[in-house]
Amino acid sequence: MSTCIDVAKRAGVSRQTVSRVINNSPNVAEETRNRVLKAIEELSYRPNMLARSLKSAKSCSVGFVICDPLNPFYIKIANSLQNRLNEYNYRLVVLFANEDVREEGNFFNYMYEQQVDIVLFTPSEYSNQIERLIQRHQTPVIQLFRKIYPTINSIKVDDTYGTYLATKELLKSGHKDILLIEPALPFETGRLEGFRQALEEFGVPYRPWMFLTLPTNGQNEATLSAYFSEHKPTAAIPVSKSIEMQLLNMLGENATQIPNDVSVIFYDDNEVANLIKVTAIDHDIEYITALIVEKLFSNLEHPERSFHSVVKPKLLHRSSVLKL
Amino acid sequence: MSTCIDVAKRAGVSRQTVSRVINNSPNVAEETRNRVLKAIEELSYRPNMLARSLKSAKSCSVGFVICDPLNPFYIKIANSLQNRLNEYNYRLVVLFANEDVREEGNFFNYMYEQQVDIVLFTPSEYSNQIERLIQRHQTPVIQLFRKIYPTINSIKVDDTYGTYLATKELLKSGHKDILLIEPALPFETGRLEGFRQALEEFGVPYRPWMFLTLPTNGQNEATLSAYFSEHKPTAAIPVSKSIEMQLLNMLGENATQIPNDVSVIFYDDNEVANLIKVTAIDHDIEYITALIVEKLFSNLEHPERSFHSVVKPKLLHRSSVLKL
DNA sequence: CTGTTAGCGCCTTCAC
DNA sequence: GTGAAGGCGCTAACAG
Repeated sequence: MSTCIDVAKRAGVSRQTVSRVINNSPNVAEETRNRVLKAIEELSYRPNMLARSLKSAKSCSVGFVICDPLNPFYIKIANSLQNRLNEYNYRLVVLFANEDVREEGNFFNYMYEQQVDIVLFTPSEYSNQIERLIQRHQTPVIQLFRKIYPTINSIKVDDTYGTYLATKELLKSGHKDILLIEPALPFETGRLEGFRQALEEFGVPYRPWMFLTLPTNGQNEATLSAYFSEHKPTAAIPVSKSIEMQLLNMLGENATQIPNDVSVIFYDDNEVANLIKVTAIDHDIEYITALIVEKLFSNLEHPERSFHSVVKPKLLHRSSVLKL
Repeated sequence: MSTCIDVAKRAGVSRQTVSRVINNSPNVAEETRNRVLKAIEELSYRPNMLARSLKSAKSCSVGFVICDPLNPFYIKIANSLQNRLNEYNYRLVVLFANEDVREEGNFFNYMYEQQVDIVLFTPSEYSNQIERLIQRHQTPVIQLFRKIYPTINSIKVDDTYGTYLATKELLKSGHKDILLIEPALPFETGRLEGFRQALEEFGVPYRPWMFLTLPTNGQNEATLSAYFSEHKPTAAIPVSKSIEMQLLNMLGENATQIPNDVSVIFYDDNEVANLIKVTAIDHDIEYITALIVEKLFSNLEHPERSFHSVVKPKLLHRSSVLKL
């Protein structure tokens, strides 16, 4: 790997001049600049970012810890975020935590070592170890989609409103026995709140069985099947890709038709929702990532200004039914 | 951010001793080591990896350029790879190229700047720009799942064999009019070869319409619908998540049942295949990533040894049919 | 406009 | 066992 000294020698200038050229400093004679550029080209020189970051104490990179890589929503966010950040010459470093706090902690340490300028993360659960870690370092941190740490800046989707929308849609169709199914995550999502709001608005009483939480890992088809037999809901709102798939599997095995027998609204639109034509709560990925980027840079400039942004989801209506 | 000097001062030693402690050098008195560890703890000191990598000229990081982030196969690979590499104290830097060669080139430059020790990538198409880029740098590169550059080390799945397996399965059920549908990518996958091999073995003549390629971006439901009307295949092997979904959408709109009207085998098992209970070609993620990690480290040690590994896929049999 | 000096945080080498 | 010197590749600050 050639260095700026190699380039300097070849172009017959000092390395400072090389530095000026690669940083587009205006104070370089056109002729000198061309000589340097030629040398750079010939040696296929690339500046060593480690050295540059070491010197400047900023790495122009953003860390992003994703709780669940198999949920395409987060991947779409990461992808769009990366595209946007690249335009600013910033890089996104993506890490998969798989809902494991210990892994999350390791990643934080890793990012501090790598001197990322700012950390985005979807916390998996509250951990005062991680909270202390964040407090002790002055690297800014933004929690995304889950507001678990009260003192840490956050950007999230209004899940209370999302569930409210979905529930209202089902109530409007005359359903009264609706089941909300969430993964059992160790924090409040606010979805139950929106669910109950909608019920109340329609004068439908809330009964405890209407809210079911399922273990995040493992197959819950049997549980679901028993639950449906017992409580006979006419509609369901499964939350998270994994639960959606398990619910469909179970309904399929029981030869139940959607929405003929059980109406379903997905919380998170995806290709399966599109395939079987079910209505879903939809998130505007591009709008969300634009907001994240905006907040991210303003946070770098003004670390003292705290924020807790909330984005409203939409209902994506689908009517027809697919029968396979 | 505290540095090794801060720790040294606090522990009353030289920074060299601090360095020895964080690198587990045996030549440190137990008492000194404890004093240093205490200072590290108190300052929540983390070594600056930029400085360390700059000095040692290795970053202990592996770059991974993913062609298609929305294909869960690649995400599963990335996730498993990251877990394995972390055990060796290596990091995986994931980049999403979205089948864009220009993006790919940018990422290569980025990785050279970041001094990653080795690059894994799923090339999107042949580009002599990228080939030259790779040749001019001495960072090892491994192409994954697509062997596009003949001279570059590769690890891939035997797609010829995979299609052979899938086709044979359909032929065994008596199908003679089988359609293989691939995304139109600018390189040979070898799938057609396996398809024809199987046909030949069963004495079924190959007809050109049996191989269809579709544009990678955009909806092809109309094309597919017209194609099915014209050629009336009784079975299909869609390749890639996107084509699978489009095919199902089309079949659903035409109220076709699988496998009653059209038998389908997915190339790549995923949750949708599981949901609608179709047979699929399955890849052993853990086996593949173990192989990648093994080859990766042996490549770092012996850059001169070239290799082209091939992993055999399996057929995952599913029998029942889901009717939604 | 260009070159020199000094230092970012760490580690290798060689003294003591 | 421990410390001092020097340098990895780059750039800010100051000379000229």
